Amino acid sequence: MSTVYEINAKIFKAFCDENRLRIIELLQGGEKCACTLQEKLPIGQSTLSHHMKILIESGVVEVRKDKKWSYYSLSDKGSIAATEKLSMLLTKNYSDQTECVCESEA
Amino acid sequence: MSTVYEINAKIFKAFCDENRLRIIELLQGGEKCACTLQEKLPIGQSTLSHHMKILIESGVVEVRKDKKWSYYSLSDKGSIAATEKLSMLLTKNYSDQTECVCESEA
DNA sequence: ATTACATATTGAAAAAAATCGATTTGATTG
DNA sequence: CAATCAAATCGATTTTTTTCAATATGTAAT
Repeated sequence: MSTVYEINAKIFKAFCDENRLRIIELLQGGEKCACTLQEKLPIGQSTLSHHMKILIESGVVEVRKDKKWSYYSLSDKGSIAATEKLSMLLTKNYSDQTECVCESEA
Repeated sequence: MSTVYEINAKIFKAFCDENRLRIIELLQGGEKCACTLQEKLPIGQSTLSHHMKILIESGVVEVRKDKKWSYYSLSDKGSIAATEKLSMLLTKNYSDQTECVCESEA
């Protein structure tokens, strides 16, 4: 079983590794194959593959396979979803106006 | 020395832990003191303190100290900054239209 | 079918992060 | 100024994540 917190934390994990941020930045310029990403990053092949998996599972990156190669690109849908999710998370809603218990002890 | 990738990864790390997401959600309803957060979370005092430090350093949470207590709240400025940063990161800009090298080998 | 190459998976090691209990700091009260 | 209480820091442990080398898988070319 997964809580909504676990699910969302997993999505945001896409953005909390230095190398994944580099990858995303490279994808801003359009679709890139693994070998192009590889040569611009200071990591091994299996590590890149691991990061791509995390990015794809978070929904912000899509993969297209053609012949021997994998082409990665930013997903509009996933990108919007992640941004909206963060925006919602950080939006105040005042549904819970609970006062601090410690106030009364002051 | 810190790269922009390290700096941004640190900011987004605020959102990739389950308990920090819970804390942020609690703060949506307005300012909360540490003791209120404490009683709603399945973590110890020192762990909460650790998470609050990370949230504050990422800029999305502010702290106000009064008497013995610390009151935490979402920072409008920091929230907007983080959301904008993510939005920018996921926006295509096509400044780099590099073709894949492997294309030519096909 | 064998070879070659791109990517994924596996298993292990290293690094980073989360957690806790104990202690310290800092402010408040008696 | 001693006692109290909230929050921060410290030190150690556990858990998670990152990384790599080796191997497996899947596709294409000979």
